[in-house]
Amino acid sequence: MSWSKKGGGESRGYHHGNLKEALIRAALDLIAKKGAAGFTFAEAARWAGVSPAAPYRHYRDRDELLSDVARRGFDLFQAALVRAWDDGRPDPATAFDRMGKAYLEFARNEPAYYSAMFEAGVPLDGHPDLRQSSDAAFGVLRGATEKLIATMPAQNRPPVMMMALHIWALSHGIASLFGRGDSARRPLPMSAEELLEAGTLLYLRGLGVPDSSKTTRS
Amino acid sequence: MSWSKKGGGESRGYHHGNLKEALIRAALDLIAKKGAAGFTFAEAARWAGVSPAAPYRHYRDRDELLSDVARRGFDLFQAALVRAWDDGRPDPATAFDRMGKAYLEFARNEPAYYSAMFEAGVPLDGHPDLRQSSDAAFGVLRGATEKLIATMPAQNRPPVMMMALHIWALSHGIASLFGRGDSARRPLPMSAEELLEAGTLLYLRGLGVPDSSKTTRS
DNA sequence: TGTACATCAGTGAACGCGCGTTCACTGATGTAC
DNA sequence: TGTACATCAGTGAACGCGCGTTCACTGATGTAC
Repeated sequence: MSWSKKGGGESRGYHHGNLKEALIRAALDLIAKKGAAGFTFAEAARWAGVSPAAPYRHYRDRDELLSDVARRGFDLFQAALVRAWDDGRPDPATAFDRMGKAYLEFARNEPAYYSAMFEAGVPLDGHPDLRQSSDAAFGVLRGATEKLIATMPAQNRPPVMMMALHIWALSHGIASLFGRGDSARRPLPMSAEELLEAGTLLYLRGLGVPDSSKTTRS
Repeated sequence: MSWSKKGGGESRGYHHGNLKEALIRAALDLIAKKGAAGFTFAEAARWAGVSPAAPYRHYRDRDELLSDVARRGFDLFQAALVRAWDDGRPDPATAFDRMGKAYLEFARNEPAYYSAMFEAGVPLDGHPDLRQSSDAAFGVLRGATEKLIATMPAQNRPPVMMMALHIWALSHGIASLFGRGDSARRPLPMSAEELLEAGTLLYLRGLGVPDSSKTTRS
């Protein structure tokens, strides 16, 4: 019966003990259920089992909570991309492809985070740490692009930034339009993953990259 | 002093005369100002200079109004794409490029419509006319893609649908991430238009299309 | 080890507000004859 | 052309509701000595 104060998650005292995390989770659940629009400070408090005044101890207002959700989302997103990229192993082309799949996987498995990050209209200005997390996530994509470009023949290498933005836009476009369980989803002749893979492959071929995936993978 | 009943827009009688259009405009203004989330039925009524009960004569609820905005957006969008495509004149490659610019132009000039169409979470299911308008707009892109593919060498022509989806996703991705006046906009090394044009060009080159734009245009 | 005290993180009651929605109503418009 | 009547498209008052926010408060925790 020794309840550790912050351990089990079943602490039932006067103090919640982990309210900040609970509010984040509540926000995610509510966003997933009703969209980023239909999520209120009061309901998050209720969902966390706490009085409506309690959240004010941790966040100034609803927007600050939402922005914190977005920031954490970018951090998780970055971690997922880093993990998928895996420092370009076994080769940049394979790793790049894997990173693209991780992008879509994140959007699909974490629609609430994705929504807070890209669709909730949280302004990057005025939230320096949010911008930093966002930039860091994009930085992973940019770094990977740089490594991939380095494997290309030295003549006609494209600008890193341009290529990274192209890949990002294509991934985001596919994720937004087709990649989620929304009712807005449209029927597709192929999966979002296949669509992104084929698109990237064609784009790379346009850059003069020989099709390497056929030789390095079965 | 002959006020035509529906003409001037200054009809001040008991009947508004054009409330439906006024509500649409109000919704667009409010969406532009505060995002699709922060737009209420009551405020639209107030903005249109009418009692809060009046909108119920035209729309069942807020969602139906929003969905109508989205539908009209898709219709305008379709018209803009048709106009830009111009039946593939003077040649499909040039017209295709022009259509891409029209895509971004629409997203930039009509952010409220674009938001209602793609970000407000209006479900396509249960709104058959909305879906129809949406499909019609995509149909323009699909048709143009088909014509463009027809100019390619008969061997290794890509599937029309796949290519149309790639172009759509790239356009939408660029428009969402960089193409608008939002505060969420990020600094870019090139304009959204240039980014889309370059991306499309590289993609087409990957498909084996020779660079035609250099020869047909200055 | 115990006690006093400061601080932290919650309570719960209260408030004003705007929204969504309903209701009986009424002024304006259209139409039959 | 005028009159009676049906219908349309609005009014405005009212309601219940949930949200955001404040306030004095209080139980729990941490710390100085």
